Amino acid sequence: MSRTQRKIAHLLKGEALADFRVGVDNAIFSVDTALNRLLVLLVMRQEEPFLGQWSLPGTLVRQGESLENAAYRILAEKIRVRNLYLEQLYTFGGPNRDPREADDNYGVRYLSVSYFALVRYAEAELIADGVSGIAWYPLDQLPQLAFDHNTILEYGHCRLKNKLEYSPVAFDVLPEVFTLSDLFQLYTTVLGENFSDYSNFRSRLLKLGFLRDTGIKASRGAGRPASLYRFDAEAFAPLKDKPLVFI
Amino acid sequence: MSRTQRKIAHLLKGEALADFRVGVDNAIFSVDTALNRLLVLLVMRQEEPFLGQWSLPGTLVRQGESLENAAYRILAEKIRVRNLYLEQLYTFGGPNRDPREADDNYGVRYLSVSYFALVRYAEAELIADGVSGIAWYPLDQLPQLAFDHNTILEYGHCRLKNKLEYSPVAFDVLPEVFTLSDLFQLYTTVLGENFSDYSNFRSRLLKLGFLRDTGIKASRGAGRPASLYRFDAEAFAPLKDKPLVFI
DNA sequence: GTCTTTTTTGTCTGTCAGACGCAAATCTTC
DNA sequence: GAAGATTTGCGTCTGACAGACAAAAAAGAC
Repeated sequence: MSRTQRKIAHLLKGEALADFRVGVDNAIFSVDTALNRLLVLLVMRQEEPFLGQWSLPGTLVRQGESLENAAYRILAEKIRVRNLYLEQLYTFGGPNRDPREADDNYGVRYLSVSYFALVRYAEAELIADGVSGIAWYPLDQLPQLAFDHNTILEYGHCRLKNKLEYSPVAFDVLPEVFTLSDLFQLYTTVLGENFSDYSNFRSRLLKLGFLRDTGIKASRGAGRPASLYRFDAEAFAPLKDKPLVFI
Repeated sequence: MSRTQRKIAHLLKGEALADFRVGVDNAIFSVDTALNRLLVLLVMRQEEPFLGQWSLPGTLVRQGESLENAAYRILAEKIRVRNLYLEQLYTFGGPNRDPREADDNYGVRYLSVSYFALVRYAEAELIADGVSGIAWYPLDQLPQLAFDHNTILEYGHCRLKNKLEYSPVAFDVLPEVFTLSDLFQLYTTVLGENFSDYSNFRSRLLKLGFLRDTGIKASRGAGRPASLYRFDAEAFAPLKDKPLVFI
C-alpha cells in the first residue's frame, strides 16, 4: 500500500492523520561556580516566527539523522566544549504550539523533542557567527522565550536537580581534578543553599568512596590549601542509582 | 514564506529535512496481586508491517489531537478502566526503526512517543473486537515484539520501579480501601522480594502518616483479619518526591 | 606575631532501616 | 472445644547515618 493509499484509507475512515515536522530543542545548562550562578544558553531567533526573541537552540531533524544526533549537532553549532552530558528531556507536541501550524492550511504539526544538556562552563566557548545573538542567561533572570521554551526550561531545571542528586553528572562538568569546595558550590548553586552542611556533605561524599585524593594541594588566596580530588568511575559503578546527597 | 518555499530553501542549503509520521505507543502495566505477576498489555498486529506479531497498543496521531490525548484514546480503545495513571515515557525516533520508511521512497520517518500507564488489574476489562488479539502478558515471559517495542518495555519497567519508589502511584491502582498486605504484595511483585521486610515496610508506611485506618476489618481465609486502610492525598502532599520505600 | 579565612577532622544526638521475636485474632483440623 | 496453623499487628535491639556543631590545621592578610 502506498503512502497516498494509506492516507486515503484513513481519511475514508474519518481519521485525519497529522503530518509532522519534528524539531529538537536543547536546554543547555552550565554552572558558573565563580559567581554561583546557574546559566542556560539562549539564542536570538533570526527568522519568523518569534523573530528577534530569545529561544532555546533548536533545529529541525534531517533525513537519516537520529534525534540524539540532531541534538548534538545543534549543540556543536552553538558551543565548543569537550565535556558534556546530554539526554532526552521530554516531547512537546500539542497542537497550536507553533504558530506556523496556523499559516499552513495543509495542517502540518510541529513537534519538539527537547534534550537536556550540562556543559563545563569554564571551557565552553560560544560560537558567535556574527549574525545571531547567543548568550548565557541566569536561570532566575529569563526573558520571555519563543514558543513554549519557558516550559521546557522548567522541565529541564527539575531534571537537573534530580540528576545531580542521583547521578554523578557533576563530575562531567567539573575539571579533571577539583576540590571538595568546588563540588559543594556546584551542588549549592543548583540545589539551593539549604540542603546540607559543608562538613556533612564532605564526609558523606568521602565515605561513599569514589573520590580519590591526588595528594596535590590547591591554594587559592587566603585559607588552608585544599586537596585536589579525582572522580573514580569504577569505584562509583556499584553505587549507580543510589542517592549521592539528600535534599 | 510558504512551506514549499521553506523546503526548497533548506534543500538548496543541502539540508534535507525529514517528514514525520508520529505514533503513540503505550506501555500499559498492571499487577495481578493474586498471582503476584507483573503484566503488560499486548495486542496482535492486524496489518503490515509485523502482521501477526504481538506489539504495544499504538496509534498514529490525528490532526488537532495532542500526544497525551492520543495515548488516552488508544488506551480507551483497548481497555475499560476507571482508575489509571499515565505519563509520557520516552521518544524513539531513530531512522530505520520502522520498515515502512524503506518502502517509501519519499523518505517519511516514523517516530514513536511512548507513554507509560498503570491500571487497576481487578477492574480492567479488555476490549476484544472479535478480530484483533489482545492479552495480558507476564513481563518475564514476553514474546518477540514488533518494532522496538521490547526496548520500550524495558524503559517502562524502569520507570515503573522508580514511580513506585517515589510516588503514590500504587494508590491509583489499589482499590479505594486495601490492607497493608495488599500494598506490600504490590510492592514486592514490582520491586522484587528483597527490598524490605513486611514488618518494617508496614511501620515505615504507617509512620509517614498518609494512611487512614478505616477501622473495618477484612477477613480473607485463615489468619487474623487485617485493617482496611485508605490513602489520604492531602496528608501525602508535603511528602511529594520523598522516597516512600528504600530498595 | 596576630588575625582572618578556608579546609579538615572530629563529637554528639536523634532518627531510622534492617533483623528479629512475640502477641493477637482468626481459620482449620482433630 | 482444644490444639495447631496462618496471618496480622506491634514490639525490641543494634548499627549506620544525617544534621548540628565545635575545634584544630594551614595558609594568606595586616
